[in-house]
Amino acid sequence: MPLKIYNSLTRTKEIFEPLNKGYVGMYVCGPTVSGESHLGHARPYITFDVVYRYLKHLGYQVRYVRNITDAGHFEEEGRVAEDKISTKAILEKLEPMELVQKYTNLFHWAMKQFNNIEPNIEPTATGHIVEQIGMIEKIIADGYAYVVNGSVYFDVNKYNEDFSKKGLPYGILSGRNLEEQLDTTRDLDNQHEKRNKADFALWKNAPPEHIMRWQSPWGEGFPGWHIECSAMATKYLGTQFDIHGGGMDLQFPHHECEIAQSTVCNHTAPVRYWMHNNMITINGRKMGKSYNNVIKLTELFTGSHPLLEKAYHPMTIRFFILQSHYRSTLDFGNEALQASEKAFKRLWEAYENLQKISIDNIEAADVELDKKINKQIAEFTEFIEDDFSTAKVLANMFEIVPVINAIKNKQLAQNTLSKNTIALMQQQFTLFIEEIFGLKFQEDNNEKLSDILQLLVDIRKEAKAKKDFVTSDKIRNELAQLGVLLKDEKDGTVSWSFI
RNA sequence: GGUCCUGUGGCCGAGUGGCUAGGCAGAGCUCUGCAAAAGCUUCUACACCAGUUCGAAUCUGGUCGGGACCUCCA
Repeated sequence: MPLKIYNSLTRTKEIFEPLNKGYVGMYVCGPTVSGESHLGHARPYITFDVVYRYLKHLGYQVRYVRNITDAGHFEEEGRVAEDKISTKAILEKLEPMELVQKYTNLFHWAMKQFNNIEPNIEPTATGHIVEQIGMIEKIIADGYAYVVNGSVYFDVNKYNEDFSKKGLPYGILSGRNLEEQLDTTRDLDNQHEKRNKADFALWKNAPPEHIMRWQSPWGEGFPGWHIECSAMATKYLGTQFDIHGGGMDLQFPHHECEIAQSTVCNHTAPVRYWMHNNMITINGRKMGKSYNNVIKLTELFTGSHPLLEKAYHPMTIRFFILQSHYRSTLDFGNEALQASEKAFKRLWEAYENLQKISIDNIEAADVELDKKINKQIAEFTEFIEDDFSTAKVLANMFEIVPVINAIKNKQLAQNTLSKNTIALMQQQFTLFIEEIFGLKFQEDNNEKLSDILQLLVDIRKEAKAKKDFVTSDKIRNELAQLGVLLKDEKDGTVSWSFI
């Protein structure tokens, strides 16, 4: 069964074949560290973490590159041409790089909370000014960019004319054509610098008050946003690489510009498979600064936001995201998150129960059920290979959960399933839940706490034996108040979990 | 205005022609000192109208609604 990926470029699901056998190059647009990450940002990084994990599981040697945009882009291109990062830095009375460091650290912390594996290379825009300048020089030399007042602009019209003949028109990714755009692009002041409204900045002349600035052949300035990804992707993944990921909102103009720049520079279209995740919405509206509806990750984890009924654990968010398809919008809501929280807990407990099942029977007592479960397990792979349908894998898992619990609680005969089936379940659940989905249930595994709880459980047991239900209920109820749930198992033992 | 996506039961959300998606919530039952947990059973659905078809949530056309991008954006 080959892996199929929906390619935004062709708008079809394609069988994934890497450029070089056994190796995969993957680039994902990282955060702009001028502020705190919010819930919306969680989506691409979790989505592509699963992609990365799965490719590695398939045995590929993957180089995963995810940039940090620390040079800022324009607030309003052509009008004020201010660097977003330095503007805010003045307000906060911080050095620009201090601000960048602060939010980079916070971002890394959040990624860790989500159990995302770090990329292999995490290049910064400011660390690759030289490469960006080099790329811009090449584009100018080839005649696809021009210099005006210390700024450099990409000549979209010329590019479109020449490369349309080669089947690479400007707009190929986002499915729009240049002529229509020219009519609809908004009027900007400072427009006279550009030959064409659709042209975009490769390098921007820095006004005196601009703090972040670098020397260049065109004077002091700073790079345009789009060029950083092209420069860093080329440097670390080559002139052509396998997968480029990012949010759908980056498709135009960011990714479109990347294609144009890289194609001019490297004489080849840069990316084989473009993958775009959809947005997280709140009341049906995209979460974003401009809509003033963001829930920061720190607020989410602590519950400190008016829209939140409670704090949500990072794993709840991860599970919530995996329960939908990455190309669909996902609507935030307390009810939805609490559903995910409970569902994940239930799945995890069943998973733990599964690992404890130990049986010897070669033959399944219930052949039909045994067969059905084998089919559902086989579908895990089928679904994930179908453009990463994590939601369907989880649905299948939940079909199997009752069977696991029933065997564990002896509501089903111990020999219901065959030894091989149980072994396969144990192996595949571990593979998908932990390795591919990157889920883990974080409990306070404090030994002292466990001993104390065990003591309370023992006291309660003695009280129950004496039919002193007042005492036994007191222990159970008050522990519940403290967030510890006691469960009387069928075999007489008592287990607990943290709510 | 242009390009594109979307409308599924109380909530979230799979699903592209015929098969129970799944989770949470609700109802009933079993187990239990009681409860919880667990298991079993169960209710609520495909925006609207027309068409194609033996058959449509799924395809086509239209109507209405929501959204994204066209400007920084995950």
